[in-house]
Amino acid sequence: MSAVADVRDQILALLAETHAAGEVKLPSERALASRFSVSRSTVREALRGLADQGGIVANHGSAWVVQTGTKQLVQALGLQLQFGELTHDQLLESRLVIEPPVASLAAQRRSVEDLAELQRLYLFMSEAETDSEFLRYDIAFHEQLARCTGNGYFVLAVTPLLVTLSETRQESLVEPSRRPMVLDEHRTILDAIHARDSATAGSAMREHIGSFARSVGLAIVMDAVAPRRRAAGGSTARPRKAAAAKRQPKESDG
Amino acid sequence: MSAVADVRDQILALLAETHAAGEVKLPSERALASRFSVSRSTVREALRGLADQGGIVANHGSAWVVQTGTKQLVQALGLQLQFGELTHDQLLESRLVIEPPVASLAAQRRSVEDLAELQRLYLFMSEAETDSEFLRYDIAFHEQLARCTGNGYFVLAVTPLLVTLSETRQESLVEPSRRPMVLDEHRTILDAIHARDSATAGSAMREHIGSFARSVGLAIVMDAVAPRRRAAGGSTARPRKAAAAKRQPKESDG
DNA sequence: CTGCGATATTGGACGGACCAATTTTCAACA
DNA sequence: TGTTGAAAATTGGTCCGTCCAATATCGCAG
Repeated sequence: MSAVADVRDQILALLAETHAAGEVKLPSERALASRFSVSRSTVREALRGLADQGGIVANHGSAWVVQTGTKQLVQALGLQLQFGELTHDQLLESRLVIEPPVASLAAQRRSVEDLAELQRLYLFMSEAETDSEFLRYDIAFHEQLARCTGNGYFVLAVTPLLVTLSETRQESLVEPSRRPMVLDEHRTILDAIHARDSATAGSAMREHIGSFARSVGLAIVMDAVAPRRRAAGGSTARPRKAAAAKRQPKESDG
Repeated sequence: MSAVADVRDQILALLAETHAAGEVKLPSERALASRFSVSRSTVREALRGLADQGGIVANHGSAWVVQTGTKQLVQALGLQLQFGELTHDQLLESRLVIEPPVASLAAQRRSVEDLAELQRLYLFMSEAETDSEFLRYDIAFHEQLARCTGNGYFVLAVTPLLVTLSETRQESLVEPSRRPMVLDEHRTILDAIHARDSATAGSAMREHIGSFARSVGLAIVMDAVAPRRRAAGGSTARPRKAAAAKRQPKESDG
């Protein structure tokens, strides 16, 4: 194993101990280098790696401290999105799978503070002057919705999708009629969240994403991703209309 | 902004261009250092950061190349789980949201090769001698299922969940009765995929995850994440029984 | 005891050096 | 002419020492 990877694991192990003991500060880079018998450069690279994985953060003049955050993780996902072979259709399909149930959960679990933040973002959105400002609050709204679930993974899973799709979304907002429509759809979702109506929240989100898909001309098979309860009996196939999107051969995974 | 973060972004931008042009190799560290007017150390830290975010990989003697993969992403998520705010319950809940629709899509879109791979993994699983071997093929089965959708993002979103939960799963497999049960559940899913029965595939996956949740004693509100179709009309509230899971106050995000 | 300045510590960045793995070059050879 | 294989150039991996800037700590004056 390479030295930096080795040091990375050792730091990780050290971190596991100290963090369990309530300590969040790491020894200095020089101390770590001495302890692991490597150069400070190597230690720094290992720390940088950990930092960009979202586990620790540097404080100039002070020490590295444990501070988990989703930003780097979202960035990492964004990297995959950028260099992977994902199309906008696929990203949108992913949203269609994840966001409706997220909206449902949000309706059930949102705190009053969550709701207030959601309303605040809706207000800002309605008062936005520029398209980019509108878009920013739009993304923030969806992100906050994920936060309402109390499950950080949904924020993690949804945010990169929103951000990566944002260019496309900006184009979609060029249509003058689109903006009030988006606002109206968000209003419907917001009301459902307010009423803790999880079913309506889910279906409203579904329609919202579908509406967006149509406006940007993406071909999403809406029905494909919303399985009804199993039809009683039917043990054999029910092929539907053979949507079967295009498939690339086989991608290997590093 | 710090120099390394700055360089990181510039490399990212450079990567966006070259990668779009079909190039996967980066200029040498020395060339990058010269181009950006920084030291090689700085470039290396930036590269290390990108590498640990999963976008590029180093080849000793050759150049850094773009190579997307889920490994680092899994590692990063593990960090969040270890030090951060993600619990096993939340990860499992995330699986409950994502995997059933993924199974449904897989049933619709799987190619014959996909199916063959799925069957192969099932076979290996049934013949596994050790628990860890069984577990490995179990994870591979779920991962392949995501691959069947043809949407890479599902692989991205599901794999870290599977791997991170794997320790817990290994514990769950200690129960002697659990293994044939898992095998049986996978069989049901596999049959549905084979028959292109998307509805059954989804519900079978749902039950599979629920079964797992029970076996490890995780409290998942199964009903919470499966919104039915909206009851016609109802514009006002339908509060349900106010599930409202526990929420922590407000987490700040680094 | 308090406030503030000097000092020590820490992360940030630099540049050079050497090694090891790989690629490229090119001359000797068939 | 085409091939092979050794030498040279290139590239990442690691180490060292140096300087700077931000922060923390200490100690003295009030």
